Parts: sequence; structure tokens; C-alpha cells
Amino acid sequence: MTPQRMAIMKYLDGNTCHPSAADIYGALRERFPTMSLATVYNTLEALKEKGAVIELSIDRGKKRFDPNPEPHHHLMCIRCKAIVDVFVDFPLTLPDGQTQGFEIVGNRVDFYGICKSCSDEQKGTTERNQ
Amino acid sequence: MTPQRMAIMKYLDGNTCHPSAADIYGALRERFPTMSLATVYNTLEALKEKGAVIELSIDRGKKRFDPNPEPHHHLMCIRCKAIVDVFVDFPLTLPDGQTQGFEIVGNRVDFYGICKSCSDEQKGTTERNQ
DNA sequence: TACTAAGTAATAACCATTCTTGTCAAGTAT
DNA sequence: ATACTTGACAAGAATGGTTATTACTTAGTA
Repeated sequence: MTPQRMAIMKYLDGNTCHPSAADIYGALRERFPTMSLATVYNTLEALKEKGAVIELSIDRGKKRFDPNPEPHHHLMCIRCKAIVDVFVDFPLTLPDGQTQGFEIVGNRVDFYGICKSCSDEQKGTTERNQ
Repeated sequence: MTPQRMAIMKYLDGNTCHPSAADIYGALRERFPTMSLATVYNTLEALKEKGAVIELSIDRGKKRFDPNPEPHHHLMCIRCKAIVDVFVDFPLTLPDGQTQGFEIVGNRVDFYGICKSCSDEQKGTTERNQ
């Protein structure tokens, strides 16, 4: 267990911002100036295999990581890409006629919306423009 | 309306394979050797703005396009990335306490599984290995 | 010490996507 | 009808996120 790896794990522990690899890299490079982005990816991959983090694909073009192992869904702001957790359990089972021969192994529910601060910003802009 | 654009639209019409931009490009380049991948992207973007196609983010790292305007969900094979449509309506509303100030604008339900042909392949392999 | 294995950093490579720019066609004014 | 303007378009270049490769370092071990 190297200092870099420990720092990444500590940064993730309890983090609810669902950071990307670049976010983590950016947050830790000050304390670990020699750490490379590849190390972050490697560590995240290792943590993912251990089940310590979950890789989210809610944000196209960027992997986001979630250290919360409890099953839950996500809500993403379409403006600022902030992601928050949603702890509501939806009963989602497909009727046999709809599985089309697939063996279902999981599902995912994502909500999209506009977060408070983005919504406030827009209001401010609108007011200024009037 | 250029021939390329018409060909892309025709290829998509009635297509239930949820092709990626590269899929479309690969399918049409023989008939339109001078067409570029960027043209496919441009056309898909234009069609998306018109509401003629929907962009799926079920497949990380690749945009997939769906010409079916009817609201529905998707089921993807985690092996071969095949995507099929799921026409089941789930009532998904977040209780006020869970929206965290977000103005919800949409949601998405994706199912993941292993399709019949991938499942059969695996069985064959297992048998051979025994 | 020498050997091994794991971890790291740096860089290059890769792929999907987006940006930029030159070209062409249609419309408009002279 | 001709020159000018505008806008759409395709092609190639560029970008950004991610992965692969390589060599170096460190720790553990015989």
C-alpha cells in the first residue's frame, strides 16, 4: 500500500461528489506532485475490482466514481454535471415477455434535472437581462 | 438535403439495432466512399435536434442512436453491447425529500444482462472446456 | 547480494467526438 | 446575367478521456 494509493482511498472515503479520475488527480497532485493520472486510473480500477468503488456511466464522456457500496440511484444536473445520490427503491422487474431471451443481471435508474445553484444562476441571468 | 444525409436517414429509419456513429459510417462508406465520419456526427446531431433520433448513453464510450421516438427503455447485453428496446412503463417519481433542490427534467431506466447468443456461446465454451 | 513481484511515472497510443476551415450552392442585389 | 453574400456541408485536424507500454523504484525473500 503506497502513499499515493492511500491518499486516493482516503479522498474517496465518504466523498459524495462522485469525482472523475481527473478530479481526484487534480485534488491530490498538490500533495503528490509526482503522481500521474495513470496511477489514479490504476488505483480506481483496483478498487473497482475489489468492489470498493462503483464506476458510474451516468456522465457520458467521463467516468465518475462512487465509493458508496449501498445500492442506490443517481440524479445528475444536466448543466454542471453534479451527481447526487438517490435512496429510493424502485421495484423494477421485467415481465418474461419483455426480456427477449436476456438473462437480466442488473438495472440502473438515473434522474436528470437542474440543481438549485444552476437554477438560481439562470434566474439571476434572466433578471439581469431584463 | 444531400445524398449522404438521405442515406443516413434511410439507414436509421426502422433500424432497431441502436447503431453508433461508427456503425452507420461503416455501413454506408461503401456506397459513399467520400463521406466522412464527421458528416455522420453532424447529421445525427441535426436529427437529434429535430427530435428524429434519440442519443443513448447506455453504452459508455460510445454514443448510440435510436430512431424510435416512442418513449421506452433499453436492455443492453454486457458482452456484445447489443441493445434492445423495452416497452414497459415504470412509474418513477422521486418523493420531494429526495430531489435535493433539483428540478427533475427526466429519467432513464436501463437494464443490463446477457443476451441469448452470448449465453449460448458461453455454454458451448464451458462444455468444450470440461 | 540477487531475484522477484508489485507499484509507479512518464509517455505514447487509441478511440470517440468535436472543431475548424475551405468549398460549394442558393439566394440577392446590382 | 454577374458579382456578392450567406449558410450548409464535408474533410481533415485537433481535442479529451482513457488505456497500454515501458522503464524505474521499492519491498520482500531466498
